[in-house]
Amino acid sequence: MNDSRPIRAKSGTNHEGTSAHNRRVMIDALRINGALSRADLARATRLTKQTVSNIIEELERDGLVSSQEAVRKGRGQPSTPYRLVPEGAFAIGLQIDRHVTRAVAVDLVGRVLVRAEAVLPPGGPSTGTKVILDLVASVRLKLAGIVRQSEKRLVGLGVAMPGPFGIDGSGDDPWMMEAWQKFPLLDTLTAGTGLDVGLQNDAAAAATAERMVGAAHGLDHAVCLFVGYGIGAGLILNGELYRGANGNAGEIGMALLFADGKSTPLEHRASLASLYQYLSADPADPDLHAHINDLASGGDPGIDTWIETAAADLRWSIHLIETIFDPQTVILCGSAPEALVNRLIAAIGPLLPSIAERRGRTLPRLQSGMADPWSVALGAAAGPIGRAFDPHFAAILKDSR
Amino acid sequence: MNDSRPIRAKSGTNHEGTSAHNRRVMIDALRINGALSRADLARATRLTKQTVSNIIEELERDGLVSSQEAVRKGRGQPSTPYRLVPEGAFAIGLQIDRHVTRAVAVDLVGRVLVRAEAVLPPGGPSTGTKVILDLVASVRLKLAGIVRQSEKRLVGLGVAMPGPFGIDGSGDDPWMMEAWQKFPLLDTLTAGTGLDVGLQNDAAAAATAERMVGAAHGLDHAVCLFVGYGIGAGLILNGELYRGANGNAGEIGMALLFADGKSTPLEHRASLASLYQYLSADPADPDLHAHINDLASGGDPGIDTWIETAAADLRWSIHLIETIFDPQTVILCGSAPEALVNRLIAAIGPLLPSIAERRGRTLPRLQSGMADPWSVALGAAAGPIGRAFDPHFAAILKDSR
DNA sequence: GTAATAAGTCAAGACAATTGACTTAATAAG
DNA sequence: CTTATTAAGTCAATTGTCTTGACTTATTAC
Repeated sequence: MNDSRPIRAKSGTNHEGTSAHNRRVMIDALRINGALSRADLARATRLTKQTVSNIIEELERDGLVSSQEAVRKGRGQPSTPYRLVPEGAFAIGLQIDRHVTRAVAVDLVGRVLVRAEAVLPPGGPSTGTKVILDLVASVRLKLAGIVRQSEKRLVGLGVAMPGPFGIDGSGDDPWMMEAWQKFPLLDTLTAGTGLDVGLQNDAAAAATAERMVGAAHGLDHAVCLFVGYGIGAGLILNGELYRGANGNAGEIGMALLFADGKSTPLEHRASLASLYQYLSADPADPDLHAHINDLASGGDPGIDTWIETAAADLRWSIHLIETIFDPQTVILCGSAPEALVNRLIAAIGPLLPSIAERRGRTLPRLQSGMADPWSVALGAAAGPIGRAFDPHFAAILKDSR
Repeated sequence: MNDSRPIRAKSGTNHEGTSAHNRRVMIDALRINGALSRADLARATRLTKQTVSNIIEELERDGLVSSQEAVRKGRGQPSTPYRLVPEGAFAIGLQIDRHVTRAVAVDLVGRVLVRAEAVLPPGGPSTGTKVILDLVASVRLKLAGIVRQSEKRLVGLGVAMPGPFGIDGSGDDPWMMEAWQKFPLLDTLTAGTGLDVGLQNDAAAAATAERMVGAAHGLDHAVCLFVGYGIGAGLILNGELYRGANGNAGEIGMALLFADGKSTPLEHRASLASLYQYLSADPADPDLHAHINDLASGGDPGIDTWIETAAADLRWSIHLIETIFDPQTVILCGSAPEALVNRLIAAIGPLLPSIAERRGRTLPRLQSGMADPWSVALGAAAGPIGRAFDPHFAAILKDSR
């Protein structure tokens, strides 16, 4: 036992873990169901009325919930519904992309209160760090101008950027983010902002956003297929974002497809990068987004071939996701122009047969999610909010924080 | 609020949830690390010495742990290590396959104490139910002959059979298990045995077995690629088996591959079923397993082509699994003859490039797991043991049971 | 031989959920 | 209009579980 081999074990828990969990469960219930009375909460969470009363009182004191007007419904004393107070907490979300960086301030219910973006100069972290820190600072300042005491209610800074993380570069992408991926970003941002900083890849951030305010709201098993400059999948499994052993789960852009005797990564076939190449467009062109939106909505025949090819690959990807994950639904989202996403969804149907074809489905197999340049930053911000307020296993354990 | 819409919420927890979790954490720590002293456990779980002492005392009273001889190690009072008592709990595992059914009795540490198998007559549940119930009864009887009071320590019956569950049959497999998949098996077995019954597909059971006593022992992120009559993946994510929304996660046999302009399910290319067809063999032949083992170990050229094709598909499947799940390792296991699994592993290498190629890996990307006809039944039994003793989120909540 | 170190126990205390009786406020029934 | 019934919510005491800090025991290092 003196053999220095570290002992591995899960952490235990105690009263505080219990209490923290029950607080989170209340907040989660209000987020999913809207306003609920204490009696409703007691029934739904299987806690006693008294326990719920105590917790709600505490949450109200902390400014996280507030009572609404009493509701009469049949016999008995009218109930007093409680709702989440949007101003109860805020988080900053930061998206680092190839040419731009975006930052948002988001409140407890997922509303975006402040948005700001900046051009990211070439040169990676050496020049970009200052831009990013300035952008975050400006968003915090604007937020403070809108809401009193916002800084006290700031639970963290969430960062989203393309993955994968921790891999030696494949080096075949001229717009690769390798310099950023290797940079000690978390430490730098923690030091530069004083906030609790978390990192996700952009597909994961999109999924986090969909879970907080989008098509995955209240779902425990959903996969978001994210079409951006690259392509990735954000995995909501058992009600939580799944990260894998190294934070790279869902990086399906690097999945190899075999066709015509050669192998191609999926993201060379179905991603904005592939479209840019197909169109011989300059990814750094600021008007490109609008231009592609026009092309896609105008029914330009030049883009149709690409849409057909990409849709075929996406159709197969969805089939594979359904087969592997058995989710409640698949959500197609992206930082691609909305018209393009809509064209893709139209071109994907009908879906391939899979185990997802079951009687008694209530959700469609494929749904469209957000296709908004700001959704990744929103999802980045949703990360710290979820960490702070959503019920999850790790939050109960003693070593959580 | 009167609108009958059910309120959805996670369940709260209380003292008993805390206590139950901490007990499970102790057992888990002893399972992963071997014998540990109370002080070791306190450090590893971040609980106090006193708490650990109380829990260990209770576990010892319950016959789940026992003390070993004191160990001197440097200054200070010698420590008393505690270990799991194998006879502390038992579970019955039942595998229902196409032609046979197997049942085992397994103890707390995953040792198989009793095994029994029976031929499953054609006709599905109408004739098979009695065979199964008799088999389970005989295993329980034999176990009771070996261990006193075994019935009191029986935590449940785990069942494993090919999936997917709840799907209207594709009907293209002459050996399909559709009649079993539609049969109210859980209710029948619960009524017929009086035990707590759980169900997994066979790949999930294989993964559960690997996690308890095999290559995934102590790992939190591992995927078992299971080659049997069909092919499936058992997913260990965040330390737990992932089931998906409908219990069908990992059923990759139905994944469609596109090649030469047509689509084929993976299990028509890399599974024993495909090999049987390739060899024009009768799946019901009881000597087939040994025969194929001979073919594979003898280097029969007739089987080489199939191995090459299957290995290529498995190589790609592993690549895809690594890309999607970012696991610590992938484990190839199966109910296929061991020589065949070894040939396949040899033919799979070298692996395709993926994000799993990272510096500082300690585990191999691909490992071989159990290739034993009994491993699925063992995994089936490991299900109830895990449910009863492993730490997991659901076990903390008030509605767990 | 004595100090230092580590394992483990004892008894009191703190924390958070539970229990059961009670209060309040509404509707339904006579 | 009065009374019974129902449901929301509170009060005060209790319970279960972990924590705290002092203490005991057993061993090695100096």
